[in-house]
Amino acid sequence: MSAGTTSPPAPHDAHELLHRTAPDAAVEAALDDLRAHGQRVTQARRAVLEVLAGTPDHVTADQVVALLSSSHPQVHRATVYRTLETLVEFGLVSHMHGSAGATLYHFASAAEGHSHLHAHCRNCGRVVVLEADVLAEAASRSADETGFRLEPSQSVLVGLCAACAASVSSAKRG
Amino acid sequence: MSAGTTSPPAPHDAHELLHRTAPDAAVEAALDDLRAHGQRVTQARRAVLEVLAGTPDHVTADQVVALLSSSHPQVHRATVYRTLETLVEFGLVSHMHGSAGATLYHFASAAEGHSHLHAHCRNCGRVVVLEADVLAEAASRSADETGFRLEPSQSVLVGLCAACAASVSSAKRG
DNA sequence: GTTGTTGCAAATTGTTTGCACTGGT
DNA sequence: ACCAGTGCAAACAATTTGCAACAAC
Repeated sequence: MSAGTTSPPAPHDAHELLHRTAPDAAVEAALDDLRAHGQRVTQARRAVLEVLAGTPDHVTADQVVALLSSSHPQVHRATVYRTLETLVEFGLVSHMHGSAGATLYHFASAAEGHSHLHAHCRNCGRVVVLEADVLAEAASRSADETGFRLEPSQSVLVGLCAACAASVSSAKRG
Repeated sequence: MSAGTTSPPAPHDAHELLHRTAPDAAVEAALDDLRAHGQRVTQARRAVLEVLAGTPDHVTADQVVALLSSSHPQVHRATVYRTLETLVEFGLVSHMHGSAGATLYHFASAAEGHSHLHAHCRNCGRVVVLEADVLAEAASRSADETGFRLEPSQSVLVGLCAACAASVSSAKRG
């Protein structure tokens, strides 16, 4: 079941219903995983995971706080940061550092063994998810030429998404 | 807060002797380029360019301020930021956003047409420069599969440098 | 009950901005 | 002389930290 390889570049089509597993189940699995590692399952952690599991997009810590403020107003900003750090540490959430501003987080279902990588549109800021193996050749070349062991899932590719590439090139023609 | 160096870039015995041109000449060329674009050649801009041209490493804005504080103490931090922004805008300096902390800048000799890309070691923070074409195949695959037009020179690959890959595999650290 | 977690506010870090002034052309 | 560019301090945004109260085990 390949999840959507890309987030929709078009802002008008926001209905993304591609979640193969129910978010709740994924959250429970993540919490289980957390507990298996000797971590406590707290209200804040569950809440943060629920938010992330319920959002197809990549969100900032601040956005998590905002989304939480309606359902769980007592969860503090600092707690969100600490929780996200913990979740990332156990691989339940992955994060990426955009070219500007805040770090972006998103739910990483532990069941999926295959990792993906992030491409960041420098024009509209949208994050496009690519298969990790687009960097396979780059990884071997890098290791070969410089000894640098590239980790695709940690890397952020920068460029223009399809929509922006089109609009920029048309704008250039003037 | 003194101008003490926060964390100096990890000293390494790398064999990076890529600078064939005298830094001075490169700086003059860059300033020429700047002037050609209707920009003024100021003391601050020359100073910043000299620092960057004289450093093989990637440095933060703050490190530039620190390096400048000895020779040009009057150049203010804000000016450094504005200057770097300008220099990046005209392609005389390139910048990268590391996985954490501050933006890293380095001199981009305008004479060299070929662009390179940055690989960031997540362990020691060292920046390794790779040839841009290690991402050539990734770029075409990305464009092909998702329409995302990848710009190698803007992208930051993350992983482990040769030294860290060796030490991490031998001694696992939390 | 013990200890990991949280909530809070305040500190830190990295970067930007408004404004008066100065230096480059 | 004119205006882009600078110096300054203060705003700003993102994130972190110390500590007391608290909830999960």
